[in-house]
Amino acid sequence: MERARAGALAGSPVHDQVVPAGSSSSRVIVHVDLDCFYAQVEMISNPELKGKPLGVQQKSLVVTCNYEARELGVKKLMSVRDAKEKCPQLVLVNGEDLTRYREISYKVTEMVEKRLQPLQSDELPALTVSGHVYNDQSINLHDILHRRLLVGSQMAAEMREAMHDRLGLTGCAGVASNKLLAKLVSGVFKPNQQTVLLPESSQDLILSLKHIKEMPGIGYKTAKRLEALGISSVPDLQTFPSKILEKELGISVAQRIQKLSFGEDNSPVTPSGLPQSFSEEDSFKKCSSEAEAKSKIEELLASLLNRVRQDGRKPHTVRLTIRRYSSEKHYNRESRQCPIPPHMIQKLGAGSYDAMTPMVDTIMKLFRNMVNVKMPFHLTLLNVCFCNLKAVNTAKKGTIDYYLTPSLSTMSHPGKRSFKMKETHMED
DNA sequence: TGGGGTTAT
DNA sequence: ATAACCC
Repeated sequence: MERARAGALAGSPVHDQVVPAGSSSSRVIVHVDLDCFYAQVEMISNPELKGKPLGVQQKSLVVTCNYEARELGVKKLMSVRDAKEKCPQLVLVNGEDLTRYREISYKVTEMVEKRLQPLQSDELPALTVSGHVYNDQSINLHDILHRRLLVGSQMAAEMREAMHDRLGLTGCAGVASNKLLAKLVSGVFKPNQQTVLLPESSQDLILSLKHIKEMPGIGYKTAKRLEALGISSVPDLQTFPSKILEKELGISVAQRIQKLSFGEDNSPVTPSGLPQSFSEEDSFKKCSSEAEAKSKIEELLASLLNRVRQDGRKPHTVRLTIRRYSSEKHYNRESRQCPIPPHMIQKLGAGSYDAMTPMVDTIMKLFRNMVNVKMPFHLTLLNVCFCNLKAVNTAKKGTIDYYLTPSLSTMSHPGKRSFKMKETHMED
């Protein structure tokens, strides 16, 4: 049996994929979702907050809240005003600085990685289920698929227990035969519980969705386009003529989401490893002068330089993103990017401020490329992003070492990263 | 409506 | 560079 996982950054799920050695026909996927992660981190930082209704605030929004607050009617992404109205006792903490969330998030990722050690044969779990079974379906121990899913439920329990013991974090888990179903079933019993889906109940699970927007992979835009076609429920999507759907959405999206509507999803668990980009952003009511923009960019850049220095890799591209004020447009962001000049890349690691001034200058060029500063403008967001991260070039190009260093010889294919999988054999 | 992040085109 | 998705 072979296991791989996808890493967790703030708010992201942890996946653990269990596949039979040398086969890909049947998988067991464990999806772990932390409960209101930011609120949990805040309660760890300040234990006095435990037991009280707590909301995490960014600007005028309560982005998430603990379960005490939810019981009193507070919802994720509710405005501070509505939340206070619903729940006057609500305690709010500011969550705009993500540093502590990132720190704990990295610990989770590290932990999951360490837990990928092969299971020893003397610690094989007993063949019983851990947690809930979706629909209370009865287990058939003669069914090989059932047996393998039970092993998955044991692994999920073990991961959740380790996360609680070592980091004090609680979360839900779902165990199923693919990522879609594992994610959907993880939310059936909340908070801090886990559920396994046996294959016979797959249809019940997806038919329990009241609207296609609840299907992971169908977002705001796609849902709107589907609604225009008269598709709003899962059965609507299942029975809609494939050819017409393909013409409307393109063959790729059409085929993928129609398979999703049947609970089918063959997408692999992709190990995410280290982040591929770092960005810092701030939103505000109004920014309408170049000087104002420059000072905001300097702030964002200072934090970014620290993060990049800690990471150790060097970014080779900078991107500036803005949002212009507009009353209607839901999605409205523009960006400009450019390569970072090699002499600036070198200065990035030193911890000096040498990198600051020239970098601000190149970002301000991007700014003026997007915004005509001679005309009035009104911005509501600035984001600076470092991407195209490459490992530090320790070996000199053109030397034997360069070609003998694996991380360098593959550097020209940044999209491709390979991972060693740990392997261990288990009997069913 | 926030402060991130990824992938596909 | 944009658009869509995720939390």
